[in-house]
Amino acid sequence: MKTILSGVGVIDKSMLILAALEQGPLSLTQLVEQTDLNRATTHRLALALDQHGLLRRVDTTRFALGFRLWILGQAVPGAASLATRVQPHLDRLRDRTGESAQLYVRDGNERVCLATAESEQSLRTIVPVGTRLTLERGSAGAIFMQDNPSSGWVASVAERESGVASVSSAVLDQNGETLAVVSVSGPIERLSTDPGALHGQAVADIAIVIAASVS
Amino acid sequence: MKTILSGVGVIDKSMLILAALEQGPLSLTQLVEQTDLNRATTHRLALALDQHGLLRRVDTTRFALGFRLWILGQAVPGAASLATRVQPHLDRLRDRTGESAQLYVRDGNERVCLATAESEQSLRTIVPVGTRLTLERGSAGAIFMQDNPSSGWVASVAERESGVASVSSAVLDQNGETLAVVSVSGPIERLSTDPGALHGQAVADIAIVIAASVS
DNA sequence: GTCTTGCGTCTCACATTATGAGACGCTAAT
DNA sequence: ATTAGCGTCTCATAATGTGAGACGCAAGAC
Repeated sequence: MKTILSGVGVIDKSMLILAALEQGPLSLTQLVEQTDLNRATTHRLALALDQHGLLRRVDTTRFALGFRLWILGQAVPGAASLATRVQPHLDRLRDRTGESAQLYVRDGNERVCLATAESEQSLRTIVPVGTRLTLERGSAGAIFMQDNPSSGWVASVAERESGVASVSSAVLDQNGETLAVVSVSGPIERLSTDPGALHGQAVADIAIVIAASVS
Repeated sequence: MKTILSGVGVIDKSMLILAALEQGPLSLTQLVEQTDLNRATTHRLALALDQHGLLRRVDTTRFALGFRLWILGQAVPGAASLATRVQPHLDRLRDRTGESAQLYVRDGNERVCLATAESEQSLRTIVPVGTRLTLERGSAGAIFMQDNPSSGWVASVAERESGVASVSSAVLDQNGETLAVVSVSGPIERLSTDPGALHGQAVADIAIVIAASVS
């Protein structure tokens, strides 16, 4: 993930620390290595984050993400319920198209899979919940990069991964901004080099239904 | 919630902002009112948190917690799985005692309910998941306040709420520190003024089982 | 139509904080 | 006994974050 410079150095550094710990508990020295921050600074910020519950000490020498993040995460408007309410629609899209379907939200310069319905065919794309992908490739990335999103669709062929094609559509919020992106993906063998012709309308239809159901 | 002073002012202020937004989206002016921070400072920190995904703008004038918190929350070691693994044990404790059972984790100067099994009796205590309670009252709070926790139990009668009694026991991690607290609570009519005699052993037994199952 | 109020946003001089070099104590390895 | 590497802490200083106040905009009052 690219380093974000927000203009508030302490927040930038703190986020580096939290991001480093996403992979699992780390010692102070490992944190320093992964964040490239000064050791005293890392120590001081880690203690402060610990006091706020964003970090906690495990087995006396390592830091891990703290429960406060889980609690704040539960309070994010729509995050958990977005995943829950969207699931039946992704299931329906998977059934209608025969391909794997996913929902992505934007997270800085990446997109993250929030919910998924896997195709039952033996050859299929698998994108686990929590997977983070670039915005720079793939039809879902292209949707997030649009300045003025519409309720059309975008297709891509072999952009993110060779042999894979996908179609995506924006889930717009009430202000016409992209809240999430719904996608269908699978092998080029089935989706062809024109996946939009096959499934674009189905994806766009489901995106509108999802938008309505999460309002 | 008491204001925490960690020694890093920007982190302290940022956490005030995130905590204020836990209740739902707020305008800048509302944020300023609830955090008692300077408006320019609040604005600047809110923009920085937005860039990191911890906040997001909703309907052009309000801030809300951002998806990055949900994602980081999913990465907290054990948080979601703690709730999941603990559930059958809370159900068993509820069945064995006939009273509502809860699991709490510490969050700064409060405790938060992570999982619950409600009694089926018509008179029962209800503590929804996510509920935040003080450490200063109740048997679970007393456990969190202990300096050197053991695998005994603590009972309280009409401390947090009149008419309610409870028994709690610490779930200890491998370092002998309190990872969580398991509790049983209900009306004094059933639990008597000596709830520990009735259910203390059952709660302590389950706490040990839970500790083993989340290692 | 004009004026006022309150909002979000931005600037920048300055006060205050955060930084990080280096010291310290501890433990494990040699 | 010595060395290396860890976590922790201090404090002089540099750099950042603060916040008063200006600005533009929109809505409400008159």
